[in-house]
Amino acid sequence: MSGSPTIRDVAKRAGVAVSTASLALNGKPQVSQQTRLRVLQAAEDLDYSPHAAAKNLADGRTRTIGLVNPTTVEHLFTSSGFFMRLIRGMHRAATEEGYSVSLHIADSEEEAKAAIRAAVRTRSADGFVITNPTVSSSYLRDFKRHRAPVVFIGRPVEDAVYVDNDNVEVSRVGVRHLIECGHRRIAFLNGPEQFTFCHDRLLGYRTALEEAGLPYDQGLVWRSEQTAEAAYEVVRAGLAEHRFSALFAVSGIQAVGAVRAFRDSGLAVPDDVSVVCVDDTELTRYSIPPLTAVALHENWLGYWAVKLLLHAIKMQTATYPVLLPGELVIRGSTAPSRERVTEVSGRRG
Amino acid sequence: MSGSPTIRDVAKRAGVAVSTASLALNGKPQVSQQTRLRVLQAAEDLDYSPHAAAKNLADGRTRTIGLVNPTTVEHLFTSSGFFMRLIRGMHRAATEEGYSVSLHIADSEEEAKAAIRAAVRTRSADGFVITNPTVSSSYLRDFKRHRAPVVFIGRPVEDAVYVDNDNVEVSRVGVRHLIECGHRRIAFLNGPEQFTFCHDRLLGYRTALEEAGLPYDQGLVWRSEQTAEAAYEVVRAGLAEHRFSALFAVSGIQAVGAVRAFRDSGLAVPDDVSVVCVDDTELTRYSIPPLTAVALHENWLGYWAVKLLLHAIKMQTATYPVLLPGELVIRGSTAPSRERVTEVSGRRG
DNA sequence: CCTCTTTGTCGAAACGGTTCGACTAAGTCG
DNA sequence: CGACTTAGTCGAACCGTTTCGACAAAGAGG
Repeated sequence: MSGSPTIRDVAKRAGVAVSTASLALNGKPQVSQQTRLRVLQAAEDLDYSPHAAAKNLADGRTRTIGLVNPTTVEHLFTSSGFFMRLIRGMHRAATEEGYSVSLHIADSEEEAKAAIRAAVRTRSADGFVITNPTVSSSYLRDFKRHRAPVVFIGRPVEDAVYVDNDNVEVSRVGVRHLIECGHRRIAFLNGPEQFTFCHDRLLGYRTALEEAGLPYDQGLVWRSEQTAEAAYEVVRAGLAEHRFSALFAVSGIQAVGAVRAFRDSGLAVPDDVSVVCVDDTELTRYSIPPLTAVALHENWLGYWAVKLLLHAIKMQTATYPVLLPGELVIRGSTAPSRERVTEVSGRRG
Repeated sequence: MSGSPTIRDVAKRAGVAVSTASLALNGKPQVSQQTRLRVLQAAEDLDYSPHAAAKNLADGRTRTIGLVNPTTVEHLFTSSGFFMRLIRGMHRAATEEGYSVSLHIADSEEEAKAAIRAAVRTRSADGFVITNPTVSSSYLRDFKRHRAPVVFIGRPVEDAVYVDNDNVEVSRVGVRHLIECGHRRIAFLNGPEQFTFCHDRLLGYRTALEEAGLPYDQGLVWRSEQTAEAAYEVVRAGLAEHRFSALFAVSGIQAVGAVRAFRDSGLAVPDDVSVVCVDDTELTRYSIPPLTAVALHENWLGYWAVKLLLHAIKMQTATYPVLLPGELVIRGSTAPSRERVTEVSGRRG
């Protein structure tokens, strides 16, 4: 009488058994065209929609995926739009297949594990996407035990299905641009080593140098936390001890700090030193000068993570990692080297 | 045998009926201390946790709240950390009371309504938080029909429970700071009028002027989309026609455009013109000069939205709007007016 | 000592779906 | 025409919990 209509109401109105109504509503083949139509019409008339929890209970599928976000890279998630773009991509992939996304945010590793554990045990999601897999090992156990598929965003230290930017390529492309501008002594501003993306980007830097026949100088590889202030200090220190005409930074916020360090040292960007960084955000786009950057497509990261996850959920089988390319966006922080201008052939696309 | 333990397993192991086990596990008073302990111990032994969907089906509570985000203010949500901060606050409030958050993102008004409708009808959330209530009326109907409590983030055009920044106060505080710096002709760079926050901030601007006995000059109130480029154009145009020594912008990104316009017109910030904006983000903090801003606390917006929502869910009763104060953060874009320095008494907190 | 409450426990009936095995009425085949 | 498949439908069981009404035992009041 009062509440929403149930499948029983629909069945009654269509003059069929409940089971038949269920079959018809779910498009199962064994119902005759005629009954199917009657049932569908009845459902329409009653403005019926199935109760999510009841479905879940009956067939064991929650049609929900959990996004687990241990917020270890504070800056990345709270400041830039990274997270939002990720989420939008995830959400799109999920809705495409009738799934919804639920959140599990945690401020510490412990909290994240507790959240995951709870979610897995109450069977409130069919699978999980986990960002920031700095310490992935401990997670995996719980998932395996409960047969919950997992996809990581960002390459985890150990074997697991994941989606990530092709970080080697990302920095390779950026550094190559600098080389093509004629720079020969290129500093590399890295982030904390425990992140695989930092490791990979360093590799891309070395690769680019190697390909160009340039020497790899340990002294030009610096490391700082992912903040403008930390980057500033490191670059000031580097300036005092080394000569170079360009810098590649693994994050936009670090690049901002670097640019400030140059400015405070009386060096103009790009006239005296060129800068390329990863991530083309408002922060880098509207800094002065606008920074040439390798843009990442986080929405696609999220999208593919969910696609992979859903595949795993349905097929009960593991899948392969997916690597996404970055895209060089040439803005105002790079210029031909003044020291020695060689062929400059950067594709301005 | 195979699956996770159910409450039946727990009951059996504790030697009680299923119903008693349920009572004990949920801390209901009518179980004896002794049985309660036996049940709890059994649950512990079996590593039991209740099946979320089953609970939901039985008692009708999903213990989930839906976050609906019609992404109409593109910039706000995809670029700044706004959304992430909001989410973290929401998540915190939700987990505090054993709730989880599920996402419903939409790229258009229509899509958002469809998403909401589906969520409401499948009874997959106990209530909803809706951001960007530009066109709220159409939403409300669906919710009311299904008795789903809703809290808006941002003041909607029509009556409803909501949480918002105290936008009048936000700009009042910022403008007052400029006035205290001695500025008498202060331009106001507004956003699209259909947003209530723009309306309210303009009001705050007028209030501040009035309180200081300064005239309100229509010609100094400009309007642009929420992008740096749009702001740039509007400010260039304004510069050509009006004299002023300070500007208040309703968003950080617009302020960035304005600063650029000043620079390109040969005006130094803050020496020639002071700038204050709303929202103290990386973008404004690391621009040159760092912008004096009124910081908003989006995490608290999210937090209180959920608190209010949960209150409404539990008490079955409507609640009152909550307004959050902003906080003036003095950075490098404001300086005493050169024209006529009056008492400068800004609280540098 | 008998009745009336209180306390603790229990079985059974929801909640709203899906799925499985059984059944009937048509075809199909030889 | 009888035996065998097949298509379509149905009733019942099940998913894992909560909740309600019944009930026995114990304690209180007269």
